[in-house]
Amino acid sequence: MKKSKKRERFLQAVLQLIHEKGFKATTMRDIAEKLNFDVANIYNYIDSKQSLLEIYLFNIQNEFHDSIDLIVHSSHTPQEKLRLFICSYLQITAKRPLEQALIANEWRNLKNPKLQEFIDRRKDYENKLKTIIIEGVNKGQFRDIDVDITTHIIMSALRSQYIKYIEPETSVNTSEIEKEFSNFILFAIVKN
Amino acid sequence: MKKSKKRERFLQAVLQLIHEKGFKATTMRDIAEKLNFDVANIYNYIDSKQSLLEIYLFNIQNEFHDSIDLIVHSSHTPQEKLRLFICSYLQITAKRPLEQALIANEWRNLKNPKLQEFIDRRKDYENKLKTIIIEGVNKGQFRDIDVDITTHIIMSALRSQYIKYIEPETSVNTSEIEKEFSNFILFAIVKN
DNA sequence: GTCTATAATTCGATAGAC
DNA sequence: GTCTATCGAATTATAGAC
Repeated sequence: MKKSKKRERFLQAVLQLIHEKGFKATTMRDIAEKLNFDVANIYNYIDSKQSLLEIYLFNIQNEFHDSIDLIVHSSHTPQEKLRLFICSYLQITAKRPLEQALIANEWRNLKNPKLQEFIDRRKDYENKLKTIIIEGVNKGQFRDIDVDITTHIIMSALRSQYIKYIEPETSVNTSEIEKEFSNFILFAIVKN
Repeated sequence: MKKSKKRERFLQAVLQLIHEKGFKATTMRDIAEKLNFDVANIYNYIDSKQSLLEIYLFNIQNEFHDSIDLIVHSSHTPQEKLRLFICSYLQITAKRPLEQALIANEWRNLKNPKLQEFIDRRKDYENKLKTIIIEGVNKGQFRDIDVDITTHIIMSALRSQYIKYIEPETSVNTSEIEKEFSNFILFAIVKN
């Protein structure tokens, strides 16, 4: 499947549609109508409806992995790593809020083996965050928190932030969200 | 639609199925197969597939509202209210994790006007939490935090906790989660 | 309450002409 | 790449006998 400007425009238009209607509720006919051509033409760009979801989800999942890998392997302190992690996560979200919405809402519509692959990769990702938190606890810089519960709280909150960038009711300030969010988490975790 | 033990068993079995497969992916045939009778019999218990989702979602949404109303109108301090709010939310989640999963994942499948009704009620609910936080900030007991962002973080994290009660990998301790979660939030928000 | 049968629609996907 | 035409399957829901 070749990469072209036209295909990129196709994918962006469909992404918007899937976000609005939901993946299962979005029909090939909906897609064709939005792009002003016939259903049969869709298959010039993609192999199947399922492949659409896979393209979006694995692309952004890879971007998140690349980002956290850099931070985990850096030489910052645990609390610096944690702040960097939060800010970079929110920056990716700000850049691609619709893909992040799919990460939050539509991944369940993947089918095996892609579904399992996605879940495994996500588990990997959470484990990377856990290593940061464990390091902070072991070095005595973080409170004696439950690592699993803490990781889950942080990831749950992060994954839902996309809505702030899609529906900017109050002309959202990106760096303001980063500051508020990371302060919230660091106050919750870091000693004193 | 009469209430009966049999109907309750029906609704519980279907709830489990919807959680596993997703609402849109769960067909009337799936439901009939699970309950060992024919598709036509389903309509002895419910009016339509849509009405199923409405039953689950509005029932548990009402339960959450009743719970927070008691707390908001109590005479506790803001931080006591916040801790009570978190614990009572998690207790309802522990009691009905599958319904809470629908609140988190399937509400988008409602259709208007029920969809709008659900969204409005949820907005109401978040505003009730906001009043608690605003009270704490105004009384100088909470840090000078952004109320919108803080509310969103807390609600996002709470809504995802159901998974801890559905997949109890590590023989989950309910009160342990309540303690860890509320400590996390209070450390993040309360001064000193 | 349970069944058989089926209506009425919608779905993803393809064949083949241009 | 775009179109017309359509296939085959799956969907929710109902009618009516037992």
